[in-house]
Amino acid sequence: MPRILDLQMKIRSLRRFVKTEGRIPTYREMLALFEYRSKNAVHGLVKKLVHFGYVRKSRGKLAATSRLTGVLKLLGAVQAGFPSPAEEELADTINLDEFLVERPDTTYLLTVSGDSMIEAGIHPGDLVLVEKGRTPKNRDIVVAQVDDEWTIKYFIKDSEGILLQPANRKYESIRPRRFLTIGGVVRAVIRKL
Amino acid sequence: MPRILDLQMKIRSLRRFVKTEGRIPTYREMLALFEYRSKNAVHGLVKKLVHFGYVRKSRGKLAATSRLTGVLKLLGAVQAGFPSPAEEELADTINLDEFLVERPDTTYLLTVSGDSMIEAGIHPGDLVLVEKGRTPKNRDIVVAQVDDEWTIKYFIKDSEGILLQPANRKYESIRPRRFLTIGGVVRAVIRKL
DNA sequence: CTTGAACCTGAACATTCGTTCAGTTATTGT
DNA sequence: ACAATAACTGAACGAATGTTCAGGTTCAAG
Repeated sequence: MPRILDLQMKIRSLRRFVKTEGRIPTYREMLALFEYRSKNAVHGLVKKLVHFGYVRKSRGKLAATSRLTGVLKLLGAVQAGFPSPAEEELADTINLDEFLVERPDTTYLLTVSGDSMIEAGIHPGDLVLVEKGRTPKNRDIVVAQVDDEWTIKYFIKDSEGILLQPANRKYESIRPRRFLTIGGVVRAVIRKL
Repeated sequence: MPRILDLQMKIRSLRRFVKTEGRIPTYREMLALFEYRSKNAVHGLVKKLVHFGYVRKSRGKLAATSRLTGVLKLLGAVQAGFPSPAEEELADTINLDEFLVERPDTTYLLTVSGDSMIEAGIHPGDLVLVEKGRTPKNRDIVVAQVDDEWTIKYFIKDSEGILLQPANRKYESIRPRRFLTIGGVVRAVIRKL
């Protein structure tokens, strides 16, 4: 019987449990899950899992790490292609939320309608991750209110003031007269295919 | 003292605990967290949290739901703009991983190098979410190996067979002679700004 | 075959868990 | 002001928790 593969299998069923139940199983539940007959066997396994960083202990209690909950294996560049199954299991797994969202309380997900930013690679139907309440820097992409309508534009500061510039030759830049409401700064673009 | 706001505050500190500790606090820990003096007070609060869907019970144990762990508030379209703080708290929170990844075991994250798909809005430096081991459908974007090099192309099936087509006029389509290795199908594109 | 290490069984243990109860305090509507 | 409802305190409870111990199995190396 293989040993390392065996551990991987156990990690998989652990992952499945955590995903469906929303929590780490108790030692008793792991008995059934890993087909042990003694809680001490579980104790040994947990020791290993802690050592490899799949779970950790927080005040005596078991806790999931991002290595366990993170579902995405982060690989290198496209050119490198895909790794062999052996390398595969060594890949770091990450959590997209943690990776993309800095301030959960003020970050929102909006659907893009319109093609005003299409030359910046933001298409209609794309999702944009918008962080509210931050003062935009020059050339940030922002969600702004112009004439009672919300749009996505480049935020540009020049000698005359502030300019909202689309990334589409069909549209013209807007120079807000008096009021300019900035909804937030676009931190990421997500397209589901 | 406000009531609903009070609950929101508690949910916030709960979120913070879950994020840093990787698990739901015990009732005793919630005593300190919510500044109660009786476990029964916690018991009542948990009842509420379950009712509102922030936590759930799995076999008697407390478990986190995506409403608690999901950090992103999903709003409508850009046109709708931003909601008032009152509406804000009602927004559904989602988990990007769950939203984007169907099959965690076979999904990878790659960095795009090269501009062969730039007209499809896939820029160098973007991340692509690639699902391995699926047979691509016509006009899917795939990661394929051509002449020992991995690239991203449209996968097109026509009368002559299979064609790998870039989304960039500067490059030409490739018709694989004998072998064609498909690394996977691109399911999502992510750009961090 | 023997030895040693890694892994496991099964039972015992103190500790901690979430729940429940009776009674008090705070908050709300009439 | 008063009653009704909700929310909380504090203590008690059995059940379940993770840990530990002594002893068994398995398996590969010498």
